[in-house]
Amino acid sequence: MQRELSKVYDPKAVESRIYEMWEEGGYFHAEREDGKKPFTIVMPPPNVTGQLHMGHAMDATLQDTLIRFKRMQGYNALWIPGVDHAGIATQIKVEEELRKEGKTRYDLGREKFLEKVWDWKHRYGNRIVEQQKKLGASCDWDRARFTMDDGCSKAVREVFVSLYEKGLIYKGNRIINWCPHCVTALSDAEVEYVDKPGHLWHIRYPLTDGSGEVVVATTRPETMLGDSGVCVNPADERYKDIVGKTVALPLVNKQIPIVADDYAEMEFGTGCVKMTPAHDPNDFEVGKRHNLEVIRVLDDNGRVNALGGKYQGLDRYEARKQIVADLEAGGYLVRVEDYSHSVGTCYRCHNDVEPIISDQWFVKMKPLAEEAIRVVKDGQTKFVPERFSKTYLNWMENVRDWCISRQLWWGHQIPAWTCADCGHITVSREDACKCEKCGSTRIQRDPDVLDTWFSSALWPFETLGWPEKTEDLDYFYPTDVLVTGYDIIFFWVARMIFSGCEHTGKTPFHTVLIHGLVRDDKGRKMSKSLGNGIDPLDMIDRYGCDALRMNMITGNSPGNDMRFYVERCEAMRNFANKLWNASRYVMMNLPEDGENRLPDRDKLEIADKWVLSKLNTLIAEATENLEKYELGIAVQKIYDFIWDTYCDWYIELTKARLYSEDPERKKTALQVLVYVLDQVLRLLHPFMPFITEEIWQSLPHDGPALIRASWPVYRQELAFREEEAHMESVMNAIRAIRNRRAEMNVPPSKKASLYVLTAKPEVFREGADFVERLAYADSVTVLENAPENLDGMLSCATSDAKLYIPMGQLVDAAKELERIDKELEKARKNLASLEGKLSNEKFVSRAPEAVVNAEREKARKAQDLIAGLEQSRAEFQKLL
RNA sequence: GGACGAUUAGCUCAGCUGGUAGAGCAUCCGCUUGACGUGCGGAAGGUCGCAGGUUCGAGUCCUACAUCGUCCACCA
Repeated sequence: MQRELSKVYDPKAVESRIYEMWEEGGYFHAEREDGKKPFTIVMPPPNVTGQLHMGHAMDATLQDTLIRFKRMQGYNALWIPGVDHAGIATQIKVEEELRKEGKTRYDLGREKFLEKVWDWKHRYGNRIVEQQKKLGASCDWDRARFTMDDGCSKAVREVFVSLYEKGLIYKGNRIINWCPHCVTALSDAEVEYVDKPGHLWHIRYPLTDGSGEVVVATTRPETMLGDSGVCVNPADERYKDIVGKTVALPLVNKQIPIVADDYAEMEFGTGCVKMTPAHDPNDFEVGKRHNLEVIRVLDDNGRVNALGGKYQGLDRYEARKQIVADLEAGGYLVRVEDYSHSVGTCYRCHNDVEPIISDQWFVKMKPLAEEAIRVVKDGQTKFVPERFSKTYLNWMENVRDWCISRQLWWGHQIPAWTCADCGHITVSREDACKCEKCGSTRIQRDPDVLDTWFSSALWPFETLGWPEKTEDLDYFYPTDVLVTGYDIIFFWVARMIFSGCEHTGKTPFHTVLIHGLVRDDKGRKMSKSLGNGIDPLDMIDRYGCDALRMNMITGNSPGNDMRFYVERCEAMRNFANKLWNASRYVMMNLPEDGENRLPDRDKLEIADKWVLSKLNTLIAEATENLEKYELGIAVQKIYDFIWDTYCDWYIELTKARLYSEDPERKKTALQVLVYVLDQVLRLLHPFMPFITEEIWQSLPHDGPALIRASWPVYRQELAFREEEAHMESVMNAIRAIRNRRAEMNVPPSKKASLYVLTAKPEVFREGADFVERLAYADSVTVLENAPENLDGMLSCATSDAKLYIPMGQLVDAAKELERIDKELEKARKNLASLEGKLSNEKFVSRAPEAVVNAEREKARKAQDLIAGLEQSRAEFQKLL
């Protein structure tokens, strides 16, 4: 920063240079260091296919702020970055590329296709990393990981095999969620339920003995092709006699039994339910109890299969239309009513998922959930805000087995080999070449891959070397804080916790800091389809990274959504500029051999003590807020201190000395200016890393970079309570005068004399220069007695001073009197309420002493103010 | 059906362990005050969703309700 620097801060000229400096200095890198406490954060790995969005910006800003804070506090701070292979998302992306060449993945075959994906990964996988750097992220890039690198693959293999050996992974035919568009199974968490308008079709199923019929209702008539029964409630009098009989399934020409099961609710519809065990989880359960046939009628693409007779090959919705038409033609359709119900959709492609029976791999969750519940209940892992632990526990306590196999090619292939001879499945840490049971070499590896979240669940420890017993793992694990949005608590946080507990014996982090969604200015979710997304990089380009980061943190509290206002970026850009110019002011006056050292105590003047004392309070409070993850509150206080306390007051208070000819006083002021600026840059650095580093580099400083400088600490010897109060008295007087002058429309250029009547004459004599400069006085006289003649005087009062300004014709005594009366009324009301409180015996006896004393002090000040006003009133009265 | 969140100045939101309300933006008035007009000084604007309760004292704690929103479960 040069003295002749521009009046406007230009982030573009600073950010990339500073970031390079940090990288070259190795300041992001952390190594084990005995005796130094580690502080570790693992970054939620963005998808390789990802484009930086506001969610990432929020995530990264919070984490970077925390890690920079801890680094400055002296922790060995490690922030591990990485990228997720994102199974479905990435595969879809590459398949789309292929489609442009008119090819599918099947044209290439598995091996060639995977080569292509790796290619793609190598080409674009770094884009998101480069974008994160633009956010100022101080991650240890040397430790960057990919969920499909060798280490992670090894970890995944180990986890799969060990869970299998413990009986916690099994393969079986269950009803799972199937996405016919992505052509894969999904876990429960990957299904989003959406209320959609539909119909309830009432269909007549005739009894085969000709004695009548039952009417069933369904929202998915096409599934009737797979019906293998009708269910009624055993207590239902209406159907007592037909239980055990059979009905003729229309269109299919087949007899199916009527069974009695509690599952059928008598009140709903006709009380008869058609049973499709292959396409409905409840029906599947009922079917198991009553030995109903399981007939799967949809293929992997959601088309009717060979068991669907004449409907074979029709898409599920096409088949629905056709079947309804045929039922109607055959006289089977009783009626159709509008019916809105929730439909499961795929969280990736948003097409309807089908519940389908399928042979898949599952993780048995109940035993794993136990410990994951305990660590949260015991407080070993805490959610911030606390309420999310309830969300978590509720999910964990009701969790169902996790379907982990995906019918994709891109991902960790399941390490299981099926023997063609004996059917045994060999699950192995090493690639198997023969059946472990019969020794046959005719084995084939399971073609499926694992759910992407299966590998991200291991992220906190696989990135530190697990399953090896590395020193890094020993030192940096368990990690400290995990930062993420509430939308992935189930997908990721929950799974990391039970995985950590199971495989490392430790919960992976002690705190989960949850943030909300960044919405658009109308409160809508930002999305590609709405086109309402705001590009973080665009904001950085226009307002600077620091401004964007501040936008993410100010006025926002953990766990709550926030609306993104470009105006807020602008405001924060202005703040950056303010700080820039304040620094320019300090710099312009800096002697060449300047150093950052506080002057001797006896040289400090009242304003210096005031600002140092205020700074001390700020340090204590902001640190405490940060420790409690109250980032928004902390930054607000720092912001206010810089703008209000430092710029608007302290800098103004130093001007007289800075422009004076007294080198001693000038030096003292400058030293304090530099000291406070340095401290405040440190406090602000975690939030606005670029501008603070840039300025700090130009100030006299110790050490190579602010990023590695120490966090300010409270210094008892710099707490000046008395001087602080005295300075505030003078400031209150200045404010009161400014206020009066503004009311009277007196321009600053019109200076006036000022007379002060006060019980603290020495304070106002010391502060006379300030009053002159900041309250536009050409002279300040501290009076012994009230002025005799108030003709043409403006007056105003604070709790410890009465102020008189001769303003000649501008002043109308009658109006002055009127104004004093108004103020008196206000002051008396205030006093009355205070006295009411103080005369309440219960208040005095029960409220804490400090509170009572504070009220007494307020009352005393109110009395002083009233006395002053009354006196003025009497004096003005004389003029009339 | 269950859980949770929100309801505070015109707008968007802060407000930690209870002590008579704050910011940013917007509005109004004034200002070429030697760092900054991306600025300075000043003003106006709120019975903190509604009704009870606890307490000396409630935006803050408890109960019920209303409106909006989110998540989970169920849905023939």
